[in-house]
Amino acid sequence: MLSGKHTHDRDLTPSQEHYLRAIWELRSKRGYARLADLGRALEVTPATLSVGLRPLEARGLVAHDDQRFLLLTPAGERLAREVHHRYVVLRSFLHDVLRVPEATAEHEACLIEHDVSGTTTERIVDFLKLLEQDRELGDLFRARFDAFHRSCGQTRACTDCGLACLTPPPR
Amino acid sequence: MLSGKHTHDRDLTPSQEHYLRAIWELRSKRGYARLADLGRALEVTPATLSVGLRPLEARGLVAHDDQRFLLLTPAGERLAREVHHRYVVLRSFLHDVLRVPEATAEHEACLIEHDVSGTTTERIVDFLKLLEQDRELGDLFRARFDAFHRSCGQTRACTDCGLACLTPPPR
DNA sequence: GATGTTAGTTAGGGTGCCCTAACGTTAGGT
DNA sequence: ACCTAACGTTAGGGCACCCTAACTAACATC
Repeated sequence: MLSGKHTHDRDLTPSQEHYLRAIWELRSKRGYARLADLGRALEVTPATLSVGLRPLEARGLVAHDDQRFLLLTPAGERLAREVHHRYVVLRSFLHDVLRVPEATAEHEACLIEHDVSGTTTERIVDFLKLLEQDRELGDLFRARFDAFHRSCGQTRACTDCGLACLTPPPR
Repeated sequence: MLSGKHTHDRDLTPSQEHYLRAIWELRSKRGYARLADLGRALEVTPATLSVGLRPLEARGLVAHDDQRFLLLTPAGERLAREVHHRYVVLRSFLHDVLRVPEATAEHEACLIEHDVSGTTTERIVDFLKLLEQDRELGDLFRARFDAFHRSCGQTRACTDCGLACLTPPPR
């Protein structure tokens, strides 16, 4: 039924995935990434990263320069790009489709990126591509969703719109 | 940029939310919930729950019978229903719209339910309601999404469909 | 060459969340 | 009355993740 334990069934922990993505994004943007840069980007102390990157180095995903600039091995880069891909897809869906405010979308995408499977990610990609490629459907959807949101969603007042299970709990 | 730390900005931890939801669901389904029942449902040992429920009791969200049957206070039930609502909405979206297999949808909804904001949840509710109430849009969407999925999504082969940022990373 | 900044490390501490092992209490089955 | 099973608790341990404090190493600047 619930089958909990909050286990992510990837072989990297959420933080490790986050570290990989941040290294990749920093290197893409500035060309380099040192431990301190990473710390500033992730709002985490260098001490945390110094220890936290160790398993990634041990597994041959992250390495460093003679000057201690961080490097991604091919395997590390592949994983980093996967995480980044999940992040971008989620952020785009939340912001561009659901119209969640940008800051919220980015924040939640950061959290959710570690939980969604490849399958789910690809379904969302399909969804985004469909809306983009099929102008008729895309325009119709955006117009109707917009109108619907204005008439119903904003106030959360429609407690009995018809969908019993989806009715928000009473305040 | 990233602003990480994986902090959920609710005042309950993910596990605590999970416990509340499970109590509520067990009580809805069987009329009662003991600690051991909860443990079986959540796949967690009684020892974990015995300690883990303490903060919820201290905060007046969970209580127990003279027979040690677990009870939700009004405040606890309100929170439990909120978590359940997020869960149901996510599961429905993943399964009914994105067509993610049911087991996957349930598993991921369990994880994501602790990360999505109320705003995002309500946007998804709007989305689901819109598809249900607007037959024209709903039917069109389902037909096109289905066709699109068959032609493009299944193999993940469409690496250069046009959406640069959404292209899955190379294998 | 002393000074101060920046980078990275180690040591020690704390929280969340889970486990096993050992123990008491309560309720049936015979 | 006795044994067993099921329930719940405590004690002790472990992992993931973060912190502060106290170093060392490299560096520019005066």
